[in-house]
Amino acid sequence: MYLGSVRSVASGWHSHGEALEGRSFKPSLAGVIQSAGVPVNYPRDVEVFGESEPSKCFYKVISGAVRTYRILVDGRRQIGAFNLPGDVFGLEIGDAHTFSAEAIVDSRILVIRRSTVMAQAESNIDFARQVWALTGDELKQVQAHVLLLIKTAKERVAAFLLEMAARAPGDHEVELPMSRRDIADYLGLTIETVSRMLADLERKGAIGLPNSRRVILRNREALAAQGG
Amino acid sequence: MYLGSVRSVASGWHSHGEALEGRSFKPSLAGVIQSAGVPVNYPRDVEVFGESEPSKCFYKVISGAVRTYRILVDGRRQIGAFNLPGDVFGLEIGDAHTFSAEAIVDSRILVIRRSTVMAQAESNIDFARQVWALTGDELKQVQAHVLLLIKTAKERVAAFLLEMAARAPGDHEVELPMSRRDIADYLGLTIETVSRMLADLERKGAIGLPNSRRVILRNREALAAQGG
DNA sequence: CGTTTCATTGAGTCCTTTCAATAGTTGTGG
DNA sequence: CCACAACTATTGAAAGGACTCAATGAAACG
Repeated sequence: MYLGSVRSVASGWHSHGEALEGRSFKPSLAGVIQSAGVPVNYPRDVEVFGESEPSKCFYKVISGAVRTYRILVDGRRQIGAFNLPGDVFGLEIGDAHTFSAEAIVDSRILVIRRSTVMAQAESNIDFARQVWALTGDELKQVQAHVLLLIKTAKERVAAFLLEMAARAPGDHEVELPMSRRDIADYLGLTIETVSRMLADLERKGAIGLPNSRRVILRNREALAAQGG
Repeated sequence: MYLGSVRSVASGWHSHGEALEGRSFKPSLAGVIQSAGVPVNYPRDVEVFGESEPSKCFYKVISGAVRTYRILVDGRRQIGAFNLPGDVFGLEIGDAHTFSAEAIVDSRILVIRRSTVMAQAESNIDFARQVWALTGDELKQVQAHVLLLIKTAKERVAAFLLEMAARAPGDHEVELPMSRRDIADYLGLTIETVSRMLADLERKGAIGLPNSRRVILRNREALAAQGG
């Protein structure tokens, strides 16, 4: 496993966490992640962890983007999630990862030792509850993914854009970090279909496509109304 | 909410649980569910709880089968899971249910007060861990569902049958408690397509269909090889 | 035993994929 | 800085798959 340029000194992060805000004996999960996490740079397309590897760490995206995925027996790739800044990923209940994870673009990721958090959860029930809530968030996200996959191609692409827009900083414009192949493997479509649906949505005035990675949301209602 | 014929006396269940097996001060989750749960009968098609209702209880199937589902804005119904004997469902992290639940056939369901379990989890970290693991099991199940939905119609039906067979008592024969509509809404297909794929699989000798609810698995390999 | 619901089957349509070609982008080395 | 190579995205045409509409058959219910 290539770790990119590891920086074991959590430089510049102490001041951001909640750990130093008077909660030293009952630290919040977010505080521990910030203070006990080590920021690591992962270049584009570099693996963060592999499926069925022992789950020694979990991760929080500082900047960039990460895809979690599985390769199926027939060679297809299923992307389970796109992780954007602020997202936690790789938190397993069992001892092994159930997905692989790769940086989509050059990314900075906080790496947290699982044992550090689990030890804290042993003695602090509120802390344990927050860890449980993280799993719950992931569950909701996967359930939303299921909802995507029962829709038509146009609906999937439209819903995908709305999902990305909701998570992106800007409100009516999105910079997609991932390729058409990534989007296709997330939506269970081919890249050609994704491309065509985007072109259709642009033709209908629902979106603008200044370039292939940038999307301007011109008409959210049209998108929400399943791209029709 | 119709509760079926409520039996507030947990008749006959005390002897089955782990609660009386010498763990009274560190009870297991399974033990508490058995001893603190109240068995309730839910007739066919009766609602167990509704989406966005306050989540006061969760449930464990004793006998029968339960579907959890959502109705989408366009009227479509998405079935999130089929819960069979032994399955726990309705356990939420937040205060409201995110799905509705209905008995598929006359069912007997153990109803457990959420507060009972949460109180126990407050003081017993191992217990809390078991509750977390339940959410983790559900997460894995939904991720498996995502994998189903990116496949072709024949693959979905074949994988569905294998999933049901793996959870059913008998090894090469399954009694499906749910209708074709339920299966279709679970797989994101139409009932006609489900029916056709089943007929195809029977024609190819992968399965037998003595009647519409009973499936004999004749060739698991053919099913695993995406029904083809 | 009739009525109602559920499941199957058929024919045609529409949608998505596949295969193929073109266009655009990025990055590299001359 | 340009030219070329490699990759990524778009577009077109044809084939295949799933859906819709419609009719028939089977099972469950009163």
